[in-house]
Amino acid sequence: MKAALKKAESVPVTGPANEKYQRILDAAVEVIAERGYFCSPVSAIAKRAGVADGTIYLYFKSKDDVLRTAIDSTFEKFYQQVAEAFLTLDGPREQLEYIARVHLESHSVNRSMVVLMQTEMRQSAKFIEEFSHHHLVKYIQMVREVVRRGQEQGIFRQDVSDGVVAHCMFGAIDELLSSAVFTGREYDAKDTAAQVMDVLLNGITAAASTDQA
Amino acid sequence: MKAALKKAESVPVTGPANEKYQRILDAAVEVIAERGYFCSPVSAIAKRAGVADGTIYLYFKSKDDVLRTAIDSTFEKFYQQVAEAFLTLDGPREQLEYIARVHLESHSVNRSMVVLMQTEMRQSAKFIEEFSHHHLVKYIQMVREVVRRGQEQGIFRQDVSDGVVAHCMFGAIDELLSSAVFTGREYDAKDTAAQVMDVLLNGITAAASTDQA
DNA sequence: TCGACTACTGAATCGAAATTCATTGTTGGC
DNA sequence: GCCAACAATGAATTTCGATTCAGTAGTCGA
Repeated sequence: MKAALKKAESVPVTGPANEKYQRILDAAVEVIAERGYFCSPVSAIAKRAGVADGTIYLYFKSKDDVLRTAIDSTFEKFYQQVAEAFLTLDGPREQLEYIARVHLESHSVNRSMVVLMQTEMRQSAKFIEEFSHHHLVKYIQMVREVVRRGQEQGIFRQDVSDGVVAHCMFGAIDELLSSAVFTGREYDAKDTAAQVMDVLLNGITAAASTDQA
Repeated sequence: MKAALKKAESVPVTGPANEKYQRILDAAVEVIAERGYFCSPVSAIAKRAGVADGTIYLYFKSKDDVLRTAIDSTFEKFYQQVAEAFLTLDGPREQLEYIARVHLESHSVNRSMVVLMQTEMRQSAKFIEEFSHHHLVKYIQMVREVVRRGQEQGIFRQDVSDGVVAHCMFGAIDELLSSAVFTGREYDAKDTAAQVMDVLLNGITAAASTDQA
């Protein structure tokens, strides 16, 4: 009875609320970003987090569970941020520009996480493949819908596929991010986003605007 | 003396000319594309190539030497093809379109190799990082120079950086390729390349053309 | 047919690392 | 101070896989 009272069933001690849980996640992201998933022994992650090897298994099922969790939660935050911003941004151009900026700014928010996304998410290890693919599809869908809306409103050209445009936008931004991260080059996210979107939006703007001028 | 005569110094038996050398390379590309570098035991590559595990070490220094060699030779072929084509293509627009088409067509030339490029080349394992980065830089340089020439000739806008344009183009194409490969979707390389380059070239075309119309 | 010679083989070696679990240390109630 | 209860530890276990190397088999010249 006493034991039952003590244990608050709803908040597991080794859950996300525990500070160590976060420490482990952060350490894993750092170490894996530096050395790659397969070259990062659990012992190295444990050391960085300041816990014993075995402790990691109190908080996570396995090594890949740690990676999965880290990636999932990052995407969740991204989608929430975008969804929230869309409440007050309703032009397709503005929405695309917003996504581009947030994507490019991730660099300064958490560089290690960006490295990890650029490298590990593409790996063909089965456990990564499935769920990371799912996240990318969701991102592309989001962009695609905005593009389609722009086309319906006559703001964007209708003779290029929304899917092609969405992939182009994602690919272009991701490559810029990637190259910046790997060369260690600093850049102004706002300015770079502006240039990319200038080219892209200029490329997909409906011809009508030319006539109107 | 006899021995010296027999051994033709210039053509090592276990060199690239040997048929087994190619078989091993091809098998490695296939297996690694399917399972990822770190989940591909040498024994699996050997089996696919129809040789014993140890034989691989007669032809290559190590497991990563096999991967490195495969990637290097693919890039070499690509650069040669482009260099050759540039001899007869001199407009910046046409040159960019050509690069885009070859890049997107690689899908049908050797699907496994494309998968491998998309996954393994991004890995942060040190031995891959260095040399794959070098290849990407070379690709970007090539595009960049074409863009700069276009800008000098007044064909392209000068208010966006050639670097940004080059990365956008590479990223956009690579992402389209990547998504096609991973979803298993078939597509018409020529048509897709045309759409991408239509958007991009339209986006970077010097404003002058609008006035002229 | 015999004897080098050498490509080839694949079982044995060796190290690395994921996961487990017996043990230790800490905490909160009495 | 004493005693659960339980988080945390890290050495031991166990599996896997890169690389090696002692032995096999085929070839060629005599």
